[in-house]
Amino acid sequence: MAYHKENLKERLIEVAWEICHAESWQKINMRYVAEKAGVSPTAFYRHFKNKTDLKTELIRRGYELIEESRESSGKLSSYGAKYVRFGLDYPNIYDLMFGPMDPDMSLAPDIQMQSKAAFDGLIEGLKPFMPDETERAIRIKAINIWASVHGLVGLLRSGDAHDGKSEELEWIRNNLETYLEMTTFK
Amino acid sequence: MAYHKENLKERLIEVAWEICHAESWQKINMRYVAEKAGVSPTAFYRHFKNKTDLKTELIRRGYELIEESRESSGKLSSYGAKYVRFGLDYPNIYDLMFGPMDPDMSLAPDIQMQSKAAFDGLIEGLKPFMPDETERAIRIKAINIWASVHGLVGLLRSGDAHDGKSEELEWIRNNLETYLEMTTFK
DNA sequence: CCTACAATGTTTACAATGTAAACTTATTTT
DNA sequence: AAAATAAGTTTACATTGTAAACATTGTAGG
Repeated sequence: MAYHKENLKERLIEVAWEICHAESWQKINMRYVAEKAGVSPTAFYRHFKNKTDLKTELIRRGYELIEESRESSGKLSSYGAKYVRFGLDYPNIYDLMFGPMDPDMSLAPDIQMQSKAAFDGLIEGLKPFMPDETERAIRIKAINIWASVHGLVGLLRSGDAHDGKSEELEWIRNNLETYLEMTTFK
Repeated sequence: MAYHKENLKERLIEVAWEICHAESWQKINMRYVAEKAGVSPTAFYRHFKNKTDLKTELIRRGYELIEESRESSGKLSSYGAKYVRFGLDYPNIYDLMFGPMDPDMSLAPDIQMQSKAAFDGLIEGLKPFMPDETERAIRIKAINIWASVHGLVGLLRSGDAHDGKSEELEWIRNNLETYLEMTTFK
């Protein structure tokens, strides 16, 4: 199937990932991606419907990366910590995935499924810890965890800029699981 | 001082706010703003350094709006609920304020101050409820609250799209304070 | 008051970006 | 090998941010 360049589609995705990771998703633009991949600016359109389509693919990969790094270590707090670490290690990818989306991008169906799968995974993970609770109570707890974890990523990242390096944020960063056990997961 | 148009600067801000609120911050563009304000596309540049400058002003107003709607009702959970409601009532403004920023916009100093002031307000509000705790414990609690509240906004908004209308999210939306008391503020 | 200057708007122009269309070349199929 | 298809390139155009040059209106000092 491949010819001219071997698997240009894959290459374009890698290049876009690198740009996003190293700079920001706003810097992803066709000419830049094409140049880095060594093709003409519109070769891209043989493999993707449009730019949104490419970004969607990056989001997909982001989910895969999170999920694969999540061998269930048993402790729930370590699940949360993995998420936070992903947000800190791949901040620009994280923005692309969880930041306000382009209105156009909102609806890619398999991404919704990945997101739902991640959330469902959390709920399943919670059940053993809350054997006597109702389904609703568990789901509400899951929402709270999800919210806390994602909110924390935002704070850990923006807090420095806002407050200067707050000691507490620094401490939390270095003691993620302890912090989560003290608060959300207690 | 005013002439030609009375206070065009103010008008431009209002128009941009309306566009952002009704559509999205991505839709704010000079020609559109100018058209709605009834001026030429570049009149804008007599009043703002650039587009970022305009968006920064919208963020400023967003903070003002949140803070003014926050008469201290005593209960901490209602402070959190106010924030969440702002996020739900002004989702697009909220995105502009708390979403991943344009790299250029990150540093407007008085916005950092507003953000810090809001956070400090939370810490002060917490103190009476945690009289025996250390400063650090209080600050960590504040971080947790902040994270939970902002994360919740994201979930309440995106959850519908991802899961379909989850019953629990609907319940939380309608019982914000109860939810917050059950979880973060317990 | 009138005259220069400052403030505010407009016109024109250009660079960056997304993407469509037409054209070219490589691969595959018959 | 000829025809069909897939993958790339070139050209072209629309949208958007913004600079530069020009025009107009208000204002302040003579």
